[in-house]
Amino acid sequence: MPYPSQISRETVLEKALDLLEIGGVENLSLNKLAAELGVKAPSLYRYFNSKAELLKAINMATVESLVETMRSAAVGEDPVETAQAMTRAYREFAKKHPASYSLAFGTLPEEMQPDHMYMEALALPLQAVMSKIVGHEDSLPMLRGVWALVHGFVMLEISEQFRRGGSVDEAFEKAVRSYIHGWKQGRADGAARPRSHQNSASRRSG
Amino acid sequence: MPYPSQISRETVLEKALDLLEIGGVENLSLNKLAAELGVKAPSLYRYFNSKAELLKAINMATVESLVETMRSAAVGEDPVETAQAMTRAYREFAKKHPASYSLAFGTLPEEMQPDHMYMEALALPLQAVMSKIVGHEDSLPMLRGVWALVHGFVMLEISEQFRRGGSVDEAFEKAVRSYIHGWKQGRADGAARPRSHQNSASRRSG
DNA sequence: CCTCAAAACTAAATGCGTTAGTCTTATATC
DNA sequence: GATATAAGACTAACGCATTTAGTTTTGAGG
Repeated sequence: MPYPSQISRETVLEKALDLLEIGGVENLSLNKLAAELGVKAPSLYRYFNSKAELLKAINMATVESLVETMRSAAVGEDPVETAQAMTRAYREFAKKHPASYSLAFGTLPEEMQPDHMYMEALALPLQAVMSKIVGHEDSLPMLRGVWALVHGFVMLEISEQFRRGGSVDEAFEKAVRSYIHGWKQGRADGAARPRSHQNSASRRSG
Repeated sequence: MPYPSQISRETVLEKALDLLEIGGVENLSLNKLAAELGVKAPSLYRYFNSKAELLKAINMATVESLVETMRSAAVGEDPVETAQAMTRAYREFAKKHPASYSLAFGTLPEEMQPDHMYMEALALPLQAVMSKIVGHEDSLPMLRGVWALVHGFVMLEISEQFRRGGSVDEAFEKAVRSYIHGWKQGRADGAARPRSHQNSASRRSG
């Protein structure tokens, strides 16, 4: 090997994650990142073809970490308890790594999104637990709801939208519990509700 | 008035909203925006002190529109039906204006966030309905959960995370219904669950 | 010793937001 | 009608961003 390598794909990724969590995504520039690594910005292109590719790699690492976190939280006997433990672990992860979580799961251009497999790896363990609660048939829609609930909750928390006092922890616990119990009980209902189709006002705030 | 005014605060805002919905936030540059208005970029600074201020104005307009949309959807007698109608309207709005919704409610620097009043104006009508369902006492935590559920759902939809088939519309309807019913029923429980505190693994994916 | 190629570098293009200063012109006043 | 005022546009330029192209440094192998 010629020229003693100062950086590698891994060291770049690690330092990028550090900078990301410190200053948010808008403070993660290739200049700063390179400077932190004792190198100039163009050198990073030996390891990543673009900044987008770097961010995608970061996001995949984030999803992997989150999957691992949830996996290790899925230990209980009672599936309802297990589901709560997993969602709790999910929330703790997101609050511990707010910048990288927001980056990975926020709205971002297709090219920076983790591959589908990574997202499925995230979804499947939780869906398995849903399956135990409401059966295989309903497990997908139930998964979507619980994921939405947890994701929405932590996103609102991260952007500090819960400013009106009261225990946010308890609100989270109760929300998840209510959702699960509501679904279990609701399987008896069955009757489809009417869906409104046309909404008036062609332009906003008519 | 001297020099025939080519643009105004309002025309800038309207065109910015157009560009935002067409190309997403990363395609909304002051250069392009000015060019669309037949003007050069620095001229925009007569009407907004910074791009951040422009984006904040956009976001406040978005929240206002959403508030109005939900208000006009809150018409029913049964509070549960009303809550579903409001969340349905919320979701329809977000899907109709995905870029501006994501911008306003995604993770963004404090300075671009709508003022607190706007967010409260959004929350209060929905909380009033929650209040009718579970009482004033529980209305805040219940509101937080339903907002999280709806927000998370539409954010995941916008970033196309529901790719595995099945009716997403029905999943949404059922999720909201389950959450509300679960909360109503759950008010009898009362017993607090144990909360885990220490989670192992100091660094990610240990 | 000389060649090769990996891994860094410099230089520069393009585009971004932003600031400072300048020109243009509609209106109000004499 | 001439003139002063000031609003509303303009050009020029700075600093930083990502990215490309071409060059230099440096260790290892023949």
